[in-house]
Amino acid sequence: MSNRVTIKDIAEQAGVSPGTVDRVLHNRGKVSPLNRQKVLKVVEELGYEPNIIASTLAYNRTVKVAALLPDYRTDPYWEKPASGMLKAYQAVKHFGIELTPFYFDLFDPNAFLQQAHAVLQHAPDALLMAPIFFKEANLLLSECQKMGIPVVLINTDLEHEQVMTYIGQDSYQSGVLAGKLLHFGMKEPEKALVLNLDKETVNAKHLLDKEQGLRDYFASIPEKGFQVMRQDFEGFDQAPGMRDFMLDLLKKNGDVTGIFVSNSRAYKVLQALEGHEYRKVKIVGFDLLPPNLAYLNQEKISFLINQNPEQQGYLALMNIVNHFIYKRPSERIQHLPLDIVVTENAGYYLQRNLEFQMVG
Amino acid sequence: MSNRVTIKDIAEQAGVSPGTVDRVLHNRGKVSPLNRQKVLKVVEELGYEPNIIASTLAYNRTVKVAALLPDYRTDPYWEKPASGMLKAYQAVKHFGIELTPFYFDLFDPNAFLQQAHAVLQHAPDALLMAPIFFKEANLLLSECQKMGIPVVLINTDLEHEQVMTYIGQDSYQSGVLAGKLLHFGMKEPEKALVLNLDKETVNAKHLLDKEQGLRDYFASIPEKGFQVMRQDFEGFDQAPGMRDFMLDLLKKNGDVTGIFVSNSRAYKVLQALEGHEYRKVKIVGFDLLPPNLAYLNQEKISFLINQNPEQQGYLALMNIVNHFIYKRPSERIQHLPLDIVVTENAGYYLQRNLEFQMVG
DNA sequence: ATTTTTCTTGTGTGCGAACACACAAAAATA
DNA sequence: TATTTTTGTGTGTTCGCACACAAGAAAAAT
Repeated sequence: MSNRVTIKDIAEQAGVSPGTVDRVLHNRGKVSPLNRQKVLKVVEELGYEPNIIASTLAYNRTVKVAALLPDYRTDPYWEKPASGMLKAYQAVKHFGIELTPFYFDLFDPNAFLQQAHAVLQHAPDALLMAPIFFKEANLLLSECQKMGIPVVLINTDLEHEQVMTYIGQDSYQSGVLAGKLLHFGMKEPEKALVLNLDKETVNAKHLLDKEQGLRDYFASIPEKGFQVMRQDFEGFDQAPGMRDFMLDLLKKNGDVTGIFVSNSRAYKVLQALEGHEYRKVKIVGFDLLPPNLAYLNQEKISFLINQNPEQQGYLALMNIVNHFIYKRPSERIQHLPLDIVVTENAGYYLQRNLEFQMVG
Repeated sequence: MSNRVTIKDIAEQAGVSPGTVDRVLHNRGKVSPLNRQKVLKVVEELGYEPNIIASTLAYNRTVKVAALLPDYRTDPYWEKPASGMLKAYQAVKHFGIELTPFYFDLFDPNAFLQQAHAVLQHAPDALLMAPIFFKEANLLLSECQKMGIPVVLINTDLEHEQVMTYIGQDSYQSGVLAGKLLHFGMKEPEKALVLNLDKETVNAKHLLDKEQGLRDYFASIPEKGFQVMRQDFEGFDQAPGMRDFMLDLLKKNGDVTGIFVSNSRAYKVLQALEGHEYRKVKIVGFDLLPPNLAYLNQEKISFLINQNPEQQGYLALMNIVNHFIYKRPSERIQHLPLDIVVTENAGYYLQRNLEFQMVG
């Protein structure tokens, strides 16, 4: 292993036993000040760095990680964070990581609570979660605090002591970006619509931030005279209702020429309008779901903003590994890039190979 | 380590010794057909997966990796691949990877040759290279072939048997994307300029591909009547010459409203024009170098296309690790995403944390 | 002065896999 | 039949580190 410095080397150089070196390095047991001094000096001189491989092997312990995510059968978006997480797991399982996923219905707070109990039952060493339901997630966080379980959040951040890391997008900035992208497509003094297709969840804050970002973007170019309006609609799951809502919306607001769909459901807008006569509007949405991509390729969606959902799941688990295996602190907030996706560059974001990425 | 299956487990189950299991798993030594059978059956049943950690430790070997890259003091772009590579190295050095970088002057084929000799002298197990000079790079590749050294290329692909993997952008597609981006900014029937600020290197093919991509994009919307022209200029390093060239170019081609700078030197165009009166044109360029970003923020550059240079260096080394440590085949061509960067999302591409990414 | 306690240190074992070595039994040769 | 050679197998050591244990030396208590 070439010039790699080992504990044994240090022991020899310092004239002590490997055991003593070990005690110094780990600050455990009693070591005489003199020997501690000698060891530290040699460590410094030789530039010793512990061999993580050997260390991991010798620790011979298991880190139990629980993941609490929405079931992607209730919403296609959630397939991506789950898949990223599983890829990360493949990469690190040899490090003694054990991952147990718990899935819940995206629209059912009780399902969340039920799975939260299962998580606690499982007594994990760390938790990876998407805190869809504000109140319920906070309950779980408090339990984690009692049990000393660090938590990594994805998708939505919560203010709680027990949260080690948040990984996700910067909602406000994504709204700003959406403003810029709509601006490209709109003619000058017209109106932009922020369309929230969501049920009441913790996302409410998200959506407000996005809206604010978009409004601030247009406010930064007041000379162009853009206007912004907002609409919320929860019934996006029923095709007829959605269709009527959209047709009515477009008819009543003839000056709206750009729509910003504030989550991954832009395709719902276009599915609703499929087969109907309607005025052409620019649409900016989120996430590379297959139906979104199909409409992007048909130029019915102008831009999609990719918030790297797969990377979110991936990095979430990697941060846990980083904490437990490498014992390195994690950044509290990790915003992922907001990729601007058009037909011409969509392919690369789909086949991006996470297989190669891991902890340092 | 919970339910992890070890060689010992298999040996017991199959009623043989660990040594025999080892021989079966590695196809080495002699094993009776009967025992081989028994072992394979148990391996299958228990779903044995070797512990990479223990394996790596036991191998106790060193993989010498040489890297042959342009010296970033001769061109700022090359700082990024080098930095990505070094980050990957930090992540994998514990796996017994030894990295020795060799840098050469981007504009001097002899410097390349000289360092190529140094590389061969060093007798590495693998080579990571940016084949800037076509002929010289091919010579080196042939030497590598003789010595059985697999090569990973970044930035530019070459057709050669010894090339294990190419990691970089899809030049043609980046041209197509540039076309689309210029189109956003230009008024309809005007002229786009492809500007090549490069000296003669292996990049020639690159530049042609990019140009072709852009031309094909505009050809795909013939009804809009765009025209495309090209200019090459090697003297971009001398400020006065560059200035005269640009002023002259803009004066003589009044119908040019969009410029596509085909490499990372878009900032050279704007530096040359700094302090001079000139007609406003839309500019699309490559790469998030500090001066490019400054002009992007001033809205003097409309879009930058990020070709993930840091990721290139990172993945290149990771592919080598994948080959030697994990013994998994690598994809021959790995195109990285073409990120569309505007002021509103530039930040995220700069602080992107590779620290967390590694081999699986 | 002797016992007990505390401090300090070295030795030894295990983690899981890779590989060298020794030594049977079987086959080939004499 | 005796002896070499080949085949097949188990045992033992190593990688670098973590941690348990024992044991000698010094300090404190009796």
